[in-house]
Amino acid sequence: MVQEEMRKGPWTEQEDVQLVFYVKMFGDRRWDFLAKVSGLKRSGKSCRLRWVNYLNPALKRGKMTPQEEHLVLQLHSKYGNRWSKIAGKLPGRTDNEIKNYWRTHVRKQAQDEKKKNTNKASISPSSSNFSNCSSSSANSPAEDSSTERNDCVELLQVAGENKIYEGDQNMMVYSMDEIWKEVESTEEIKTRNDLPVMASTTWDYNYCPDLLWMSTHDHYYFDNHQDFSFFTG
DNA sequence: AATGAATGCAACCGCAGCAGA
DNA sequence: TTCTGCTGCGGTTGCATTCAT
Repeated sequence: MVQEEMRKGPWTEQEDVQLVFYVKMFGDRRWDFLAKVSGLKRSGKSCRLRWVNYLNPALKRGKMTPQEEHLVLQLHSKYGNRWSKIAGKLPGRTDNEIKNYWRTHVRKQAQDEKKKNTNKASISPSSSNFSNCSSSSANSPAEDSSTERNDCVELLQVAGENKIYEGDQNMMVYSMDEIWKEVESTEEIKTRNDLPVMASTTWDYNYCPDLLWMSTHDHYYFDNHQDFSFFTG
């Protein structure tokens, strides 16, 4: 039997819209099923990943704030590489995002250490912010969700922020309802073969989420100055 | 201005855990 | 109880962009 070939690589705008549409219809579970009924030539896994890491309107965009960075460091020392756990404490951030951030951070740290060591070759290895993190990561303590939440609030307060997330006004996130309304209004999505297929979609969505809904066919353009709600946790 | 290196991020892969048959 | 399929997680890779020379 010839199995239908799965698409891989970057998602196109049309695929995104299609996925959002079907997630609205069937919910963000049953990804295999969703992948099939949507007609997307993607695996359920791939659909889930795209949704979780990118399309989910609850996601924040843009650079991590210093408060978030601080929190990541603290949480990593508590949980180790359990990124999903850490992400759970950072509303609007994904495990992938945090993982990437951490890698970058550790890399920088390593480079700094290297520089230091080349400058002062005789100095013993310093205890970096992270030196104790990995050691404590192996055995995560028993967890009580309410105390964990309090921990996070504390950490953010320590970092100089009193609210979990109301912060950065630039970090706007669309409400799912708004997006879905628009998707609904484009009823025959599956038949929209006239949409241009973008060669790459990864580009500016990161920094300009409204572009997700903007195409040369401004059918998908959302005016972000209208009704979109900010993410308030 | 050109180009090579560094960085950031999206996406894939493999595995483990869980739930339902 | 065992099997099977699905979901979620962590690690890794590859590509696009940015930076430095």
